[in-house]
Amino acid sequence: MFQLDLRSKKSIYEQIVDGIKGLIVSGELKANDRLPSVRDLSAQLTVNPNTIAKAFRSLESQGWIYTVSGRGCFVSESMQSPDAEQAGKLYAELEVAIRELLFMGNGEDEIISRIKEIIKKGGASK
Amino acid sequence: MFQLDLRSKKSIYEQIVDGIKGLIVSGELKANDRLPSVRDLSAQLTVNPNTIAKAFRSLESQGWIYTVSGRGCFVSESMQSPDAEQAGKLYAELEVAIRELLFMGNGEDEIISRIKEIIKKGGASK
Amino acid sequence: MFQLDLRSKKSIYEQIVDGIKGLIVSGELKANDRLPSVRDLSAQLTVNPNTIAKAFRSLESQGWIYTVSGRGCFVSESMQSPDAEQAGKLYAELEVAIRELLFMGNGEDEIISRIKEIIKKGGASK
Amino acid sequence: MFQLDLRSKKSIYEQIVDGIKGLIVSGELKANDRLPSVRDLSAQLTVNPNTIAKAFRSLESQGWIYTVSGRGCFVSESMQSPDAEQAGKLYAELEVAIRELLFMGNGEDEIISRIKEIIKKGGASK
DNA sequence: GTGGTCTAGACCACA
DNA sequence: GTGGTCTAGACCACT
Repeated sequence: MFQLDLRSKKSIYEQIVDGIKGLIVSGELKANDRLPSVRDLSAQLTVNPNTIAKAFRSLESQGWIYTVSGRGCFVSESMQSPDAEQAGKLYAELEVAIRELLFMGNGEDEIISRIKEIIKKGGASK
Repeated sequence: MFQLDLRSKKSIYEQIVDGIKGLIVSGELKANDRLPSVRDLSAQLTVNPNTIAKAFRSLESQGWIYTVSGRGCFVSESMQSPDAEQAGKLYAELEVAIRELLFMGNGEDEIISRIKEIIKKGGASK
Repeated sequence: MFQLDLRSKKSIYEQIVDGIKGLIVSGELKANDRLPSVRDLSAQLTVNPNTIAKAFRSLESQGWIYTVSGRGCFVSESMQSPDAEQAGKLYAELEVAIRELLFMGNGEDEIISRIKEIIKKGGASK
Repeated sequence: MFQLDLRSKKSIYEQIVDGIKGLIVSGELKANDRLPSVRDLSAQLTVNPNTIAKAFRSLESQGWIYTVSGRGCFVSESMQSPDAEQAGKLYAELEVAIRELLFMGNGEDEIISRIKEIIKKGGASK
């Protein structure tokens, strides 16, 4: 599924959140697919069930998944609300990273071409 | 200079690190400029001096600034090494953020146009 | 009839309880009307019969319906007892919700006008 | 501060959430007031610190409080965003409660007059 | 079987 | 001192 890096600065539950977002965004998990159960993921990643549950709650509150109690957690159809605030944060992140790349001497053209590649890949995997 | 957000999830010292990186990247601080002293910044931001010192240590270890003991901290000429690894991380960040924006329903064209804006702004302020 | 929301935090049986209360309160189900059988509702809502039965038991214990064994469940003539205690709870709920609306910046006039609308709708559908 | 009811159907952390909302809404806790620390409340209510922390996180994600790490939790100036969705939920709650009151035989006029009282009280405590 | 809640007790980073 | 994270293990309601 995805790997945890126990030495990372990111907390475990955040790695799980980002990992699952990645699976959704890349299309490996599709809308209404069922996520592995808390207990299963817990065993698979050798992480405490509470930690998994925390990650799931975080994903739910951000609108990525929904919970049907007694049945499991499922991938949302798409982000429930376009959420301009969240998009703003992402654009801010982009800005910081791009400026840093520019400062490090990366050419504008190279950056743009790599970004276009990313966008194409993203489109293809849908 | 830059704003601190005490409520942010980012720790204060990280915000200072990123803030100073921002000043350098945007050209407000140029190579070999002297940074404000720990004491001054501490007073200006109303933050504990230890926190400032920690931020400076972090910037130094990442190669953004260098310390001349007894004189202060100065902006490095440029990133000491082209550091392909760091660039790779930044591109990876870009990829994650862009894919997330796409998944949230943002149009490819809008993303690219906003990125071009960012790049233009970065170039102009140098 | 009414909609179930599997994703809701409310449990299914509570949604059914509230849904049926709604039908009674709005006048769609009148005193001594027969409720659909557990089996029918179960099929209609694609929900486990035990869940329906649990909802019916809950409604009966609150005095909204009565059971004639072998014949089915029927809507009570009216709430069996004026039940000042229950009314008190409802007023307390109202108070909490209204104060929260006020705190969120909703105007007093808007709140009152919306409440008057609710009351009118309730009266009209009877 | 407020009382917990261990026999209540509401979970402990929800009671804490609602209790603190109540203190804020009634004006006992004002904007930028500091909440008791997790550990203090934990001792005061004889509840596990994790449970308090969960309540605080919930309040934060709903915009009622903000956290300054290392310093404590503080009351937000007012709801950060008017959040139409949340208001809609509250109006729906109002509707359910009012319809039930009507059905129980409470007069329209009495309901409205009691609601106006509530609103007046709410205004006075600000 | 599922997720949700709660306790007890530990360690960490930040200020 | 603060909140944040994590583990271990328990019980509960719902399906």
